[in-house]
Amino acid sequence: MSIVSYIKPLIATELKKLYGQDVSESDLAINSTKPEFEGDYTFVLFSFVKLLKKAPEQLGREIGEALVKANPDIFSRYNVIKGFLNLTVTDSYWINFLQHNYNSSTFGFKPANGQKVMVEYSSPNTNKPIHLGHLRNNFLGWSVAQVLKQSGYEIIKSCISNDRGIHICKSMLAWQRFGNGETPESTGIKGDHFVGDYYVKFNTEYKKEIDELVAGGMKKEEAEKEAPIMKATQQMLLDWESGKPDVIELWKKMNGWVYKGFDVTYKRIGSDFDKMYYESETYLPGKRFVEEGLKQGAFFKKDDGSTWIDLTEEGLDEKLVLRKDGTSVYITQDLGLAQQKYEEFKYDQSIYVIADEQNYHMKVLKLILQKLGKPYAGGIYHLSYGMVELPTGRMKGREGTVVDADDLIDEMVKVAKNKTEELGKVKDFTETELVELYDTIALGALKFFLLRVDPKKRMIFNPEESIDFHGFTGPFVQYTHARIKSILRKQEAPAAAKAMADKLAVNGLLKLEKDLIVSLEQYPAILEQVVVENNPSLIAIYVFNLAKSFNTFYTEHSVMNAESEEKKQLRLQLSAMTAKVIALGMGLLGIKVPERM
RNA sequence: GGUCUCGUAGUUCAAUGGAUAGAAUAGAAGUUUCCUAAACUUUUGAUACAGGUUCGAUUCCUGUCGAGACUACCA
Repeated sequence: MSIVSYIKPLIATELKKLYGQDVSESDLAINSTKPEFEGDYTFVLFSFVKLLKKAPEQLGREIGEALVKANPDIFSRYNVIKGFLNLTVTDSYWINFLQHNYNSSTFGFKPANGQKVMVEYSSPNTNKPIHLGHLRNNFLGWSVAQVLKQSGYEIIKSCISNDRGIHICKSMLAWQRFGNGETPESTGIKGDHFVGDYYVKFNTEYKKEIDELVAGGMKKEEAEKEAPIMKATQQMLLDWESGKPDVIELWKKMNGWVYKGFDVTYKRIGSDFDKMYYESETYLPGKRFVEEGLKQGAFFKKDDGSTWIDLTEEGLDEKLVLRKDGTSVYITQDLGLAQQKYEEFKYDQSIYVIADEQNYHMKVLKLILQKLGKPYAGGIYHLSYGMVELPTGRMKGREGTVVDADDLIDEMVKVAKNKTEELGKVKDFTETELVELYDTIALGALKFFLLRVDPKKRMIFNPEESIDFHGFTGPFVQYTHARIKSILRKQEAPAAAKAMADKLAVNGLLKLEKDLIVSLEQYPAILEQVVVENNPSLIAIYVFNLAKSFNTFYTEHSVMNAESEEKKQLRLQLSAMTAKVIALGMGLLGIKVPERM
């Protein structure tokens, strides 16, 4: 149990004893004491000043006095400044905490709670390669799932592959017309990039045709509809839906190329899934779902044959769920998929990691399911994240400003390699070890960069900043870990450490030592907050501050040449636990930490 | 037009209604006979604007200005 949740009932007890006041723990504001004041934790008194009709200073003194008296093993002293009661926790408490946890590899883990959570993330389209925006999604989804897993939830990671539709047909048609039988194998181009190139090719040809039609006097909107290549693509979609063998064969072949390419990237960035869904398999159940809802009276048909749901009561419009020709729209397959997921996994919660441009869509999805009285509707949660933008603005495919994931990672690896060679600290590494290290650093930098920002907020990706390995970055934290490991390798006999450290004088903690322990102690509480907010950026911020705290300690105090053997052992424990927590925290972000770098 | 989100140092990000608004980076000045200087120390610099609620507002409310997303029988 964290110290804060330990302190709260103690304060509640004193309030009851002193003033006969019942308070719930959620009404107690406990903060870390600001560094410029003496103390570890601060109880904010203002809300009780009015309630108890006492001056803040007096109130603080009375409560502080009583707390220290009743819990001498927890609190060593207190002070009151204005309406703030600053409490100092005893060194023995902190040392005791360190002794019990420094060697634990499950620090911050929680036992199973019986809840099942589905996390859908990544969700690519099979007409183009993974880009920067997908990376934020992938890192975020994976991390949230991992934190939940360590917090006692049973996790099913899922991915819906958007593998059908007009956009897929575009690259198919372009390849059919301009591909000359080329393949990823024959050209040596990674499958997803290969297909993506034909998607681009389609758009240039399409634009060419539109320009020609406009030059011939046609209006632009009309030209967009009338362009022969677009007509042919629409025909291809119809052929696909009717199962025309050669179209299906082409579709399978090209999607196969894409998946092969995705596999490489997913493996590299560490994305994995327990369950794959394919839109080509979920769009039909979606239609059946709507037909059933129609029978129940939740949906209605308009004269033209299209099917709708009325959400005006909920403050929204009427929403189309089936076209007049009976084909499904975007929301249709999501309805079917939600049902399918629930039937298969009976989840308690279903998290959708999807960009915030789809807030409206997800709101509608949940509303419809609620309106239909689906038992799983309440468990649907849209983890809405902000889009990644470049300093020049939003990424636009048409303008070629999309940052490709594979290219970006390659670039990061190059920078990691150059920097590492420049510093020359790992000259004895084998080629395999070096390749692994460059990958660890490159992906560490990239993941940290994308995860350090609050997911809800849109963020700007500055390529120059992202390759900086100083300051608030993944490599900074990795470096701190490597440094600690270097100390620990010098340790003679770890087994002897505990006995020696036990002998430490109770009040033997120096400020920087204590700062580190206090920081370490907060880790489990941070994780709880991450679960509540679905916000892994808290881990990035935490782990960075922890590393900074260690670096400050490290420059000021020697571990191996400590003033006494006891101090040395204590600092070894402190170092070991810091390395452990850094590794655990970074692990939750999907980032590896090297032994040396 | 309607709905929603966002405006914090030059830049990128923090701050359950709490103390003198934190970091990083960029700028300035320092620290290697000593465990990895991808480090550490010092320093310059910000709440878009105007009201309101409150003991206390970056945070809550209203308005103005600015940015973005959504509002498709596209996905």
